[in-house]
Amino acid sequence: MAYSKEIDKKWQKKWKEGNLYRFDEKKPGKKFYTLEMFSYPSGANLHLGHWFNFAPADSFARFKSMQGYNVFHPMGFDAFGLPAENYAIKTGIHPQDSTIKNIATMKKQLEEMGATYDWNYSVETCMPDYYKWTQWLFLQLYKNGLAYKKEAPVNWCSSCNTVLANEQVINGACERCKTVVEKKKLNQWFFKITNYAEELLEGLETLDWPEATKKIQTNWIGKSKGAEITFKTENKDIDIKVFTTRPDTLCGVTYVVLAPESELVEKFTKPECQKAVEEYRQRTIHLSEIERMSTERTKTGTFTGSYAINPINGVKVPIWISDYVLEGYGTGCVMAVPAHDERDFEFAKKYQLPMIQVIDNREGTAELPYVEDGILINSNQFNGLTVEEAKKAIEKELEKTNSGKETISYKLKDWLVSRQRYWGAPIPMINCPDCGLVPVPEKDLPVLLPYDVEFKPDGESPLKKCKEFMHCTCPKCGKDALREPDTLDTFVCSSWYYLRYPDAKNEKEAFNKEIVDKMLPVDVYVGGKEHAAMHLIYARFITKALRDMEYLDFDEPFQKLVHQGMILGPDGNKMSKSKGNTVAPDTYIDAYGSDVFRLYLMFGFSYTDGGPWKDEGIKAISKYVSRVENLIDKVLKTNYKETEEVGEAEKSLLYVRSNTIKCMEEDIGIFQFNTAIARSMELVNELVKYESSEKVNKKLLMETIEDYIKIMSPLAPHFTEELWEKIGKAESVHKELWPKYKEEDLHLDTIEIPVQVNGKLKAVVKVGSQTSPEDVKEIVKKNTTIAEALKDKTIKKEVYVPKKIYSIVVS
RNA sequence: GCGGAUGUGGCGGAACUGGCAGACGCGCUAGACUUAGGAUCUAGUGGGAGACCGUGGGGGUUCAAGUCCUCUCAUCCGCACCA
Repeated sequence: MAYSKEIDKKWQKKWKEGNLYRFDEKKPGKKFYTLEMFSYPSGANLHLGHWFNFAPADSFARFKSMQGYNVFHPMGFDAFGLPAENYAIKTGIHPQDSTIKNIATMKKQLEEMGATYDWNYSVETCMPDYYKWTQWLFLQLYKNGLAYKKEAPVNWCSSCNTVLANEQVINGACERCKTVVEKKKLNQWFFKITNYAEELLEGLETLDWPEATKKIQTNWIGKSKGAEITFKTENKDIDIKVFTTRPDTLCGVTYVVLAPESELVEKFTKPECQKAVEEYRQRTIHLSEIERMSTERTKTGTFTGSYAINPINGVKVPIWISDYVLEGYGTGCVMAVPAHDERDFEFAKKYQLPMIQVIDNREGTAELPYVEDGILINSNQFNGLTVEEAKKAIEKELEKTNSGKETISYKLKDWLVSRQRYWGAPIPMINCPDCGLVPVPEKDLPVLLPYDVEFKPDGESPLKKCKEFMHCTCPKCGKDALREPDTLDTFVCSSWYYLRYPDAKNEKEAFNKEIVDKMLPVDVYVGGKEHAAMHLIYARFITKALRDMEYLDFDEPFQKLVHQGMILGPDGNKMSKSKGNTVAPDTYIDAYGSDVFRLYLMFGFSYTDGGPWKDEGIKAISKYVSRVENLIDKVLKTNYKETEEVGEAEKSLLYVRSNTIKCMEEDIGIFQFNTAIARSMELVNELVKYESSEKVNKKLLMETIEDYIKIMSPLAPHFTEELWEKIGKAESVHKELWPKYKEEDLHLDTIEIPVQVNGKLKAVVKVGSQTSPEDVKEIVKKNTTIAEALKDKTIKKEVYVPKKIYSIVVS
């Protein structure tokens, strides 16, 4: 029977019956935890992106098994989140119902892929047996001072009366009703990830992650060294603290700027400036942070009417507000040095604020704004110092008067985890009128998410309108109290799921310490690079926090990280329903079978780059698969003129066989599936050639075919299983180990050395692989083309890189 | 704006640490087989008649550059409430 979907089904059934992929921690072999980022069950079907992430990663897991590891390869569902809720608002179908249905479909499809997941180790984050422990995690963070409440702005649509996610804000307006979005402050929960800023940064060095991803995290953490400087003001009680990376320019400060939303603004605004300040603050409400950070936008701002005093020279400078200062970074106030900062320069020019140059280049010809290194001028006792010297000297001087110190600032902000949404894990906290904030006792977990809730947007957290949910008794004093109505960001659910998998059924704890210490860290984590900053940094933070609470004993959750690329639509754009350029895997699976589809995904694209979908390529793989089938059928029924000799033809076959095993081993190990499959094609080409030889060494031929089936088995699990059976094997090919190649088969008697004259390839000479450099030289010189090229020339230089190249320079 | 990438034949993509650019495949061309061919098999295939020229473009380092340095152009992705 030719390979088809039917063969997939036949083997999927047998594997399931035989429990082929059941994980058993007692199995021999070193543990190997390989993990793909779990999927979000937003639509009913697995899309191409899922396939491209999961199918090759599954092949990798299978490969690791063949190498003798005891592979742990779980899969689950990140099931809470906004899309299910929005879908419910649109269709009236409850998020729980649609999510459970989607999960069932996706699970079935994952099985059709032929993946090795053991569903006994799985999580669904929206189920109480999981989110009970998400809530437990929240409580541990709270107990350890890592969860706290503070006011923070949200995107607010006054027409829909609801909080909007950033993705629901299009060009500053609500995606539904186009109302201009404003910022509204709400009291919300935060996780103190900033406590771990330094460790999250340092830990990157120990990880086998793509360099680009490490850079993204480094920039996200955004460490910068500088100084915090205190400016006294006319208002004796209130100081302004600024953070600057350039304390050396302190004498060049001509004004200070506060973020418009800063609480200090009210304290400094003089009555005559009140109106302008209020208007300006109103305008800022509508801007996104990205807009505010843009240096292209014209700077705007307004004067508060008050003045601050420069601590280094006592100069009085005006206090302004401007949206280019962000409340969330540094102290939310900056000292402006227009002569040496481009943004300040522009701002000062626009509002005709003075500029004082305090740094000059060595020639004394610097043009403003001058942001390079240089020598201090106009800075009293600091004149003549270099920038580096001045930084230290000025910090030291400020320390004397207690008005400044060296400090480190991070861009990393605490993690806002409150969501005014329904479809999420309820935050396990209670507000008691007498006792204040009281955590739900662990024995009362989970705080169940009620099913019957009005979650259509009307200005309040949906749970707030559910009386049965909200009303409870205070665990401390027993009086009536109200629950926290917000739910947790789904990133909280996904920040610890990899810890739950190995002990997924534990009813007493989130996970058993011994088990996670044994199974973790994840050896290889595969997922999209869009998670480079958020999910991956949150998960690292949670791991470190749990380590400090002694729930586990390792520092990093994911030792190696691989990002798969993205498959684009045939038009080269990101696939989207609205563009109508989506490609549905199912039609291809039906037509060609899962393995052809898997092989095409692996062969047609670089795994880390992805690229636009092309229909033609899949036919080529289908052809390849039948070519192999035809070959094996033919070999099985042909009566060959047999030989037992190992001659030239056999040596060539042995070489290709060993080379293929070696290269595929290397390539699959580093997720280079396209080149691995290319090598497998070379072996098939060689087999076809050999099989048509006059005399055939049948034993060698069959052994090579067996090796071929084995090394293809991680990549095409159903197809190879069928072939394995065809050649008469009773057991599953997936119980086989990866074959060993023979070093001596790879040894060639003669090698080819390219010869360059003046950098240009002139000839290729054949030499014995053991030929000495002196003899190679002689052979090169005897070559007629080379001799011709060297005629009447003087040799100026000769370079021989053994076994690689021979290079001659003449004049 | 900030941050991160990418750019190689007609196409998808190879090229380890600087060492014969274009592996493998698609497509194309020719031939074989066939009642037929959008099936299969065999051979060829970067460009150019050629010396030579070729990895987005310009400069550089080197015996040798897709790979290193420098400038530049184009495209894609992320930016903290999508997951």
